[in-house]
Amino acid sequence: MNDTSTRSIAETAELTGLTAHTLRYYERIGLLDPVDRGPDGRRRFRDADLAWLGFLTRLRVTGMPIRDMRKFAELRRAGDVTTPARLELLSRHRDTVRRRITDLADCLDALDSKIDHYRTLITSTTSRS
Amino acid sequence: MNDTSTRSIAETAELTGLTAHTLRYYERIGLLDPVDRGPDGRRRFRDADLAWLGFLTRLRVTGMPIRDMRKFAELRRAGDVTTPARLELLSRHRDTVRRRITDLADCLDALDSKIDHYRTLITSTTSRS
DNA sequence: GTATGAATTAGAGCGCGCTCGAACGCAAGC
DNA sequence: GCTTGCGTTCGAGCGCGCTCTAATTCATAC
Repeated sequence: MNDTSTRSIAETAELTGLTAHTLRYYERIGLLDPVDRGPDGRRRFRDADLAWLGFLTRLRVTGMPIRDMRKFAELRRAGDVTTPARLELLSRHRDTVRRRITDLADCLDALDSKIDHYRTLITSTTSRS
Repeated sequence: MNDTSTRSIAETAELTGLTAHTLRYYERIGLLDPVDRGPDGRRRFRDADLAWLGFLTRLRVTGMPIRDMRKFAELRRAGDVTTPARLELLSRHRDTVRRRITDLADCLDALDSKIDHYRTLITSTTSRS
């Protein structure tokens, strides 16, 4: 198995940062279409699989629940006619992510204030001793 | 029980956005110091409890694991001498949050590209039909 | 005095997203 | 031919952060 255009599960795990276990899990729950198999019955991941995994990873990093990713994968399988639905799903998710970012930024400001406060405490204590 | 300076668990839940269950849970696991009780044995939350809960909520929103919050609570109980340690913990967390925000922003850019791509597809399809 | 409603406790259960274990298959290298 | 290593499947288990149930207590309203 030295086909340069496909990769074993170990190579794919390495490239995607996922574990082999997770890759099988993703296929099992329908996030991945059934992956091609070599003559020995082992999985061979194609470039398209890698690209799709990269996209899934971005969705996951941005906190999309797996059930929504499955919905997206399902739409994709259903073909071009679902493009508007996919756009809709993605747009909603983007809005969620934006809100998440501003929430984080707001909390970060509060954290910074708290940190400044602690620094002040330490500095005044230190100078007094 | 109409003490204006303390609140029942229901009022506290309302004010913090947490449930009464969660408030008891937080106390149980040591995120909250044992809450004062009224003469009837029920919890009475003081202003300081509210402020602390607000802070905890910010830590939670920014994804701090409960075990770290417990660590922080423990340091706080140990008094002023732990100020440097708390500052350290908080500073580390802030760095984590910053990284998280940039990660999200990067993913958001990728999502935006994907969305633009989908929009292009739809527009060209629509104009052709 | 009885019904209602808010609180209490201890402990079980849940949804999520993996993560791991067991038992097995198969091919290559010694 | 036997070990090594990488893969397979099925299904159980786990860590997290709650979330809920059951049984009980107590104060107030009627």
